[in-house]
Amino acid sequence: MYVIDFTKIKVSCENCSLHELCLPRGLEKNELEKLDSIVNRTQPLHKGDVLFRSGDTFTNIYAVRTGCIKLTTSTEQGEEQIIGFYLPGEIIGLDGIEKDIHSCTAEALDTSSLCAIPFDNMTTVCTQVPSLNHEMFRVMGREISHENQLLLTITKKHAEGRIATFLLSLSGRFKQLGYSETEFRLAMSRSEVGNYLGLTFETVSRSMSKLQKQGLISINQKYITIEDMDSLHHICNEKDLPSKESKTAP
Amino acid sequence: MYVIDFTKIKVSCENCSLHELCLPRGLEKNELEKLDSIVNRTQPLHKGDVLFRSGDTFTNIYAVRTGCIKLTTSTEQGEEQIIGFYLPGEIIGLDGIEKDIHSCTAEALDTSSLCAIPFDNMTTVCTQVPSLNHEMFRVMGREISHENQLLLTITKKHAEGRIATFLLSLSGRFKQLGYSETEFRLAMSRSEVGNYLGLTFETVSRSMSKLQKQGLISINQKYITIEDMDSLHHICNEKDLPSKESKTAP
DNA sequence: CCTGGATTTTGATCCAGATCAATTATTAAA
DNA sequence: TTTAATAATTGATCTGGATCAAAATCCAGG
Repeated sequence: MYVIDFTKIKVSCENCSLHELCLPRGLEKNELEKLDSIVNRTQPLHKGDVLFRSGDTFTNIYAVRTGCIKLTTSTEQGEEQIIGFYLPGEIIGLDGIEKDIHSCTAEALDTSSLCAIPFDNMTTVCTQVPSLNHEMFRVMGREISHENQLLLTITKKHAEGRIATFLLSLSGRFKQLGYSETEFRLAMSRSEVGNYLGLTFETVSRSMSKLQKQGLISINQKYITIEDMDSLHHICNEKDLPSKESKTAP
Repeated sequence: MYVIDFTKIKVSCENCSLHELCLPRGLEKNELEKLDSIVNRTQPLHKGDVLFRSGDTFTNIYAVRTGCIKLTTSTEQGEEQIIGFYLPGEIIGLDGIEKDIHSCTAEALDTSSLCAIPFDNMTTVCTQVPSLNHEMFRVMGREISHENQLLLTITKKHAEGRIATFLLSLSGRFKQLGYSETEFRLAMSRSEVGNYLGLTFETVSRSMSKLQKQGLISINQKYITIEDMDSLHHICNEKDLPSKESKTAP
């Protein structure tokens, strides 16, 4: 366990270890500098702090630098639905682009630092730097794919499969960040996992216990160890829900 | 019932009745002309025709001009999940932007005509026409919002609420298109509605019958008449699923 | 007009996960 | 350290919608 003091790190897009996650296809040095010039590094948020709320005027998109942010929408009755958990290198705030008003609320699950990028400035830079513009399209495309994936998970998988899929998604993202892909801490509560996956927290707890009994994971409070990655993958893909569409001709 | 012969209509973005749906904030005349210059009007698709398949190389995005297109993703086992039904004025193909490969399959549910817009050319024009670029961001933002909405519907509403929400969504979009908001034809089967909403076709059929018995809608095969818009709205919003998060302090 | 397959409706059961409930950790405040 | 509030686990029921089944309706092709 070592701790990084982020306040001491010289931050700029160019030397940011995350820029290949923020901007998967990369940019030239001078392009990065242009982007860098409009980025604001904000004060860190603490657990529970809200970055923006549904209904707020949209001005910035944000890149998560450290920590974990949850995004939620809600029904007219105020029922919350978690849309995603965002880790370093991931971008939030795109929900405000359509109507210049945020439709989601962003809340820190851990102490988190972010880069704020004023969207208007960003689009201006985009017109000068076509590759950045294309990157922005890709970032938005990624968001769409993520939601497609979530939809698929929720409608087609049983509780255990949803949990397994969720854990593997986190695992893969931690790996990308250079952390362990087999041991990590869940920044979110069981109840938040449940909300995200369309389950109750009891079902989340039970499913996780079951995975542990099967020897696929170990649970120590918020800490998860993946003991059998292959079997976990197997559970994700087996055990589908409904289907019906037996279109396969005779 | 009157029929429009679309082959006789002079088509261009400028005089297209849909351009304020395609491009909600509008563009100047000369900007529209630039866009128009790269748009290809394709041969109409017939029911069952596939426009692109998951895995295909991404080259175009498409604006639906007439008809109805369904977009699907699938699990590794080939289980289909319908992501959306797209009506005139709506844009499909954005799923290919992230990886230059389509992650969805697009299939016509009716005879449908489309405008194909080569994405590379589009982005080039975008760098010259910032307002078009912004429009593109908005279009992608709209897609993200649509999926958020769907997620909310599926995780928070019971069968009847999902159906009611679905019917009202169609109703609203038909209205926007200048058609009746109370009488319309479902281009999709019960089974497709079910797939989209995370229900079986039996449950779709039963829920629709129930709404009919309550006098909220009338069903005549594929044709739906909304008899009581208010009550239908009410059903959408009442009757939420789980929740738990009783965060409301005492 | 008839015929066979597909779609839809409706009924009867079943079950995964919700709901209700009680117990144990864990964390925060006093 | 005690006390209270919150989160997590586990057990016991209940239920909405899935599954199984059968009949009715629709429709394309011959």
